[in-house]
Amino acid sequence: MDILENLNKEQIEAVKHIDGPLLVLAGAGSGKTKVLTTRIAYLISLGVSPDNILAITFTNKAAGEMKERISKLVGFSSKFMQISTFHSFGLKIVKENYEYLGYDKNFVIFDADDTLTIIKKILKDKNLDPEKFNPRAIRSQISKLKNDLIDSKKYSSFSLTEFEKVVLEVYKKYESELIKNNSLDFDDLLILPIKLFEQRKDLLLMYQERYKYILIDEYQDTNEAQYKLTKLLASKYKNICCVGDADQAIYGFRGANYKNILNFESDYKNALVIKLEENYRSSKTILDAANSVIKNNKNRKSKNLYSNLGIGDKITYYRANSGLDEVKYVVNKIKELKDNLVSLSDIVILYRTNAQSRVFEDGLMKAGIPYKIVGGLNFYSRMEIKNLLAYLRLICNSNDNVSLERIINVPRRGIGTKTISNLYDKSYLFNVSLYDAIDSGKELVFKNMIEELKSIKDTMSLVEFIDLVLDKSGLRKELVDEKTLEADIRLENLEEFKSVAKSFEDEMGVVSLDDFLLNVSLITDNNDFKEDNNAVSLMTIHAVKGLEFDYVFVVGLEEGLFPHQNSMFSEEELEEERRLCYVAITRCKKKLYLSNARMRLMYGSEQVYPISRFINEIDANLLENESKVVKYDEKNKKIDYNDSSEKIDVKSKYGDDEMNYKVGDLVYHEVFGMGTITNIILNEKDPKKTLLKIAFKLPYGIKTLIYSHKSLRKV
DNA sequence: CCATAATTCTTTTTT
DNA sequence: AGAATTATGG
Repeated sequence: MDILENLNKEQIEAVKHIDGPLLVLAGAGSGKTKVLTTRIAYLISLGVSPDNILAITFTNKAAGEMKERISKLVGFSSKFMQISTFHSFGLKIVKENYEYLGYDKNFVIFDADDTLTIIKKILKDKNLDPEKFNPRAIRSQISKLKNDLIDSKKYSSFSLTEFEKVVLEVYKKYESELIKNNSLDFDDLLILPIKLFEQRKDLLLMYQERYKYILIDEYQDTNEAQYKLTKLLASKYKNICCVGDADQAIYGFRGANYKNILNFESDYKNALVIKLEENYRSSKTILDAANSVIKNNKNRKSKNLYSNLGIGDKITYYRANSGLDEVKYVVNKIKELKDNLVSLSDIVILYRTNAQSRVFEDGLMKAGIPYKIVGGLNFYSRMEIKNLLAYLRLICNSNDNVSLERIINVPRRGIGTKTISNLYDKSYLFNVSLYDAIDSGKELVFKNMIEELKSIKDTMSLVEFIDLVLDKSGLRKELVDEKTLEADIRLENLEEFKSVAKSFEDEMGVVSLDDFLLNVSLITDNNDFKEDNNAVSLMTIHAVKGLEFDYVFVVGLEEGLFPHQNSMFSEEELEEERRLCYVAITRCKKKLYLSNARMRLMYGSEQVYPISRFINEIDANLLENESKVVKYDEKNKKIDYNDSSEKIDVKSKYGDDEMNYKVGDLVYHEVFGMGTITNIILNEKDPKKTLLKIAFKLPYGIKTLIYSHKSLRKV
């Protein structure tokens, strides 16, 4: 059969094992997407109906790519197959059963911003100090609980600390607020289907019959809720194929449990396990580097990933003097590649945190090199887009208090805090939404405008309607009148949003506003709609998972940044950072560039970080060091960096016997506990007043302390 | 109520 | 450093 052409023995075995559970342990670059797509094509060639297939991927991008590849293989559109992320799939189930789940037809999805707004409001209502109880921390705790399938009722039976008691109190209110607003959060998209299936065996059976063949990608990154959902669906036919690699588990912070992959065989009796160990992506040098890093993880099953693609180029390493110097280096290298006719779309810059993208954007822009940022601060979180979306959501769902409060005075209509607080009082008194509480004043004018839009929304196309909303609301006029460059950009973004709506309409046929809104909430990346083929990609390492590039730059390899300082306290988290590094390296097909900076500007001040341990874990003979040897004078300061340890050693500089701290050292503080030194601020005049910046565990965070403080000691 | 000034975060990673 | 939130005075 020709769809099996170009597959190796193990891959073919994985494709052909149709009946019963199958676990594919697929090392990086071993062709797992190929296996998944071919497997689906194979199922169809055997006569399995496309709508009996459910394939779950990790990102929308991966889902799109898979659909495309399958269409090519089977020769017809893949739109009859359910290929999506867990969350999109969950949304589909919720949409089909909203009534039973207790929601109104026009429910909306609240994003992270919206949920944060709700949590802040709850804290305020309960007179809880947000300084003491960080709303973000509460949000992430609630999210974690939800993904562990612990609702507030269950949580109340736990023994709780003071903070957790507050979380519980907020959690209870949060649950009821979401329902009151006729809204779901992201986590509900996983939880509600589970709830549905547990309560309604008849419906579960129906879905089990519908999805007889289940494929799950990136199984190592499934959390408890996703695991449960999968298990419920697969429990009847057990035709489940999970693909994953424990070395690439990088979502532990979100509750993912890579042990799901280790437990597969005990979860599914008679499971077949197939290992894919030949890497078809990277040169031997790159693979050796990846292996030499990952082997430092103690909690790991060793495996034997190999490549037959030849030695390839050495890995280039550059230690810059500053963050800007690092940018300059990377930009110059990219220019060189471009001159050698390398397509920009084959180049990616990878970083640990989104905040790092900015300097690279700047540098590329100045150099006139086109680039695109994948993920990050996304399109939909821009103010003008959020405002427009809030209008659209309120039009669909008048219970949405969050959206109403956001836009009732945007543009300015002279409706202020007092009016809103009156509305809240009224809404509590009569137990109605803010919207329904409106009955007079300027706010009634607003309400009438929304009512008018409501009544005509179904008489025209999506794009026409959005245009109308922009006009009637005054959003467009406000920006046009502003006549600033910034306002022009915002207007452009609104146009861009319209074209997103247009392509959505074109792709899906006629769609309702409700449908559009639900789908928009799950799109995190505008690039899903726009392919830019001649641009360097910039993204976090988390975002690059599953992708590959010829030329890969991994930047910011410094202790404290990568591995991130928040991860340096626990062995577990540190190992996750190392897996992240493994993922970064294994994206590369041809040439890998690693870099860092001796010093960089962060939070508006200079930070000095030592070389990342991951660099030191790579076999030195795989690296080609392009760092400049630096010995220079600047403002009477002699800096000698040509030192292998490169740690600032205060003792050697000042001959102070008591002081012997280095960046990266672990210290113990009587109040804050264990911490890591992230920066040493030397006091030239009075060495006794040298300050240490130390990262302590939350809730303490980064503290600046005088080194000689009596409660501080080295460990 | 709103414009401006002052202050206080922000940075881990995401569907 | 820059954004975002809050305080102040008109």
